[in-house]
Amino acid sequence: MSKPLTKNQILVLDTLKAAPKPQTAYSLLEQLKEHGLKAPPQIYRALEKLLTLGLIHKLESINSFVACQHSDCAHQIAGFAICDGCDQVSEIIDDNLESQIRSVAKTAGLVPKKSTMEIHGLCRSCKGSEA
Amino acid sequence: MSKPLTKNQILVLDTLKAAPKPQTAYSLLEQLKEHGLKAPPQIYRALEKLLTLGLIHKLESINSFVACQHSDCAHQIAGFAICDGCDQVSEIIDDNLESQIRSVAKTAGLVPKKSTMEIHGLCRSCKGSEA
DNA sequence: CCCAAAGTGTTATAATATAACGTAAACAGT
DNA sequence: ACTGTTTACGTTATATTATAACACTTTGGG
Repeated sequence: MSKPLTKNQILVLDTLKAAPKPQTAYSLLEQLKEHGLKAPPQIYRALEKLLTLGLIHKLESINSFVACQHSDCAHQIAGFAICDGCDQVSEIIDDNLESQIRSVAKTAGLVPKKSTMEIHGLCRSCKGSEA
Repeated sequence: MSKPLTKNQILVLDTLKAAPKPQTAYSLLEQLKEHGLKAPPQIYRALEKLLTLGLIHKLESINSFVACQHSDCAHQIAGFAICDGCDQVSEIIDDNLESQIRSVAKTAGLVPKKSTMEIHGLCRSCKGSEA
């Protein structure tokens, strides 16, 4: 019995799903002004909710948000490969990643709750077209 | 033959080394006002340089900076375990982490350049004293 | 029906980061 | 030493990202 998303949450989620690359809160706001949204908190609230639902992810290293690329990955642990050339992002689910995270956490004596892994570089296409 | 650090770079680095937990740029500025620093760019410039030298790390998920905990961090690849209770951070060098990152990057077809892994949770001490 | 929880719209402001300008110091090559 | 180049400096102003606070509305359970 999960509650349906609200209008603003749907607007934000749909915009992220349709976007070819990560969006900042303010770029979302810009796009959603035609739908009546006017102020940052409206965006940030929707984003926060979508994050807790696991429907989107925040890329901390670029202050941007992406729709989850896996239908229901609410609690999976993902890595993100970010191309600095074209901003394309791949969300990678790797079986070893979770155990890797547990290993690092254990070394530090930390009970892990939330984690991010973000890899920056150049995708094949951008690598090929370097100056 | 590495160039010596400049005055501002040393001030920022020393402050980070002495700090018990990650510092934001503005908290560094606050502390360094007594040494004559006055404006954000002075801090951000020093931070940027120290980052490229591998002497400090940025924790993207909390917009904060820490001194590298390993004498000569040629290790551009580290994992960070961050306690949300007391803000203590452990920098973990794990041999598997680099190969893990390469693996994720390869899956995405990305040539990796820079990466971050940040794990949030509670350290033993904070876990024990939960309400 | 009533209450509590969650969401809304709004204004204002906090926190983080960079642009742009002119000057000065460091340094390599002649 | 002189030049040009690179790097750093100090400064003012501004851009970008994110939240506080308030009053109101919607939602859904008991």
